[in-house]
Amino acid sequence: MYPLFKKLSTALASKNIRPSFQRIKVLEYLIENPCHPTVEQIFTDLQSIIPTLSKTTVYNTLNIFHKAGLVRVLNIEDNETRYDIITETHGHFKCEECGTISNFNIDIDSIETDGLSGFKVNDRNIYFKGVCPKCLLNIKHIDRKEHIS
Amino acid sequence: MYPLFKKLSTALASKNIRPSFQRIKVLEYLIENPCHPTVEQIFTDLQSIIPTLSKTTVYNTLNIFHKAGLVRVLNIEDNETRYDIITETHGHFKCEECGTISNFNIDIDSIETDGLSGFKVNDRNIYFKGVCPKCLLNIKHIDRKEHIS
DNA sequence: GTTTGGATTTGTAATGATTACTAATATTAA
DNA sequence: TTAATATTAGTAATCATTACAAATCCAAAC
Repeated sequence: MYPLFKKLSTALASKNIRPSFQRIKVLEYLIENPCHPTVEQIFTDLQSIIPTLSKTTVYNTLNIFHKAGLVRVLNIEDNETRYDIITETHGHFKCEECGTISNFNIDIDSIETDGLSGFKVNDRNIYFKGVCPKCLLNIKHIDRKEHIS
Repeated sequence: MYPLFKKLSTALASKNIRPSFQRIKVLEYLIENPCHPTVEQIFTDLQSIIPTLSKTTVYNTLNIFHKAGLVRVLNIEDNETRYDIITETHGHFKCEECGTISNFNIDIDSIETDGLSGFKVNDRNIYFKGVCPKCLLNIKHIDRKEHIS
């Protein structure tokens, strides 16, 4: 039994989630791939390890993890829900050109808000959209070429 | 011709959107209903004014408005995209009990971020989740009742 | 070790939001 | 008025997600 496996198993148990093989593998995947994967990505990649895996199981597992506060659900864009292991609070940036989602640091708790007195806040999400440096470079190149021709 | 109609018409024209009757009515609806409606709500309510209205038209119109920067798309929860007329930047709070989405003031531009140098930011979104004061009251009542019984 | 009951997983069918597509309609310019 | 173009309507298709039921697994009791 690998030490990581054991560690993840107890982590799940401490949240009252029975540590089945599938659940541990999904958790492991999320930790090793903090790139905000979709259900499709998780399912496809884990199929090589668990050939009998069902997509329903991935959905079920992620919903359980979400309820237990283990993962954050990202709904930046429609029709692609993404999942993120909850570590420290950070913001998400989605590049509108290449679609990549990257993290940035932000002290969410320090944000001053007006109009939330009496509200119980459980979850704070921040996401920005725009163009990442890589794509900005490409766009500039294209612009220059178009200018020359 | 009502003055508002004329005003909305020129507003659309200034964004290079041809001011059809349907588009003006959708815009008018969004302005009069800043309650983050879903496509379903917009469609149902406008049907009484435009009986021949198609849901596809509502989708098309909202997508056009979005591209023109007239509306903000809210994807707080999966499977319910909501639309919000863009006025000033504000945060959104979704009550996990009753589902209501309310606004709160926030100076998004003043937020300090680390890790976004070189990024071109076009859109900033903040949403919190939790329980609104109304539902907090109800939950407390239920708790008390359960405690007594 | 076997049995039993409950939890988990699987796979298929259903749901529901969104998009694709095409014919009909409306609008603009000539 | 006519022709060209944009918009709308309506249906069919797509795709992510959920519902459901049967199969499987697992842990505790015997």
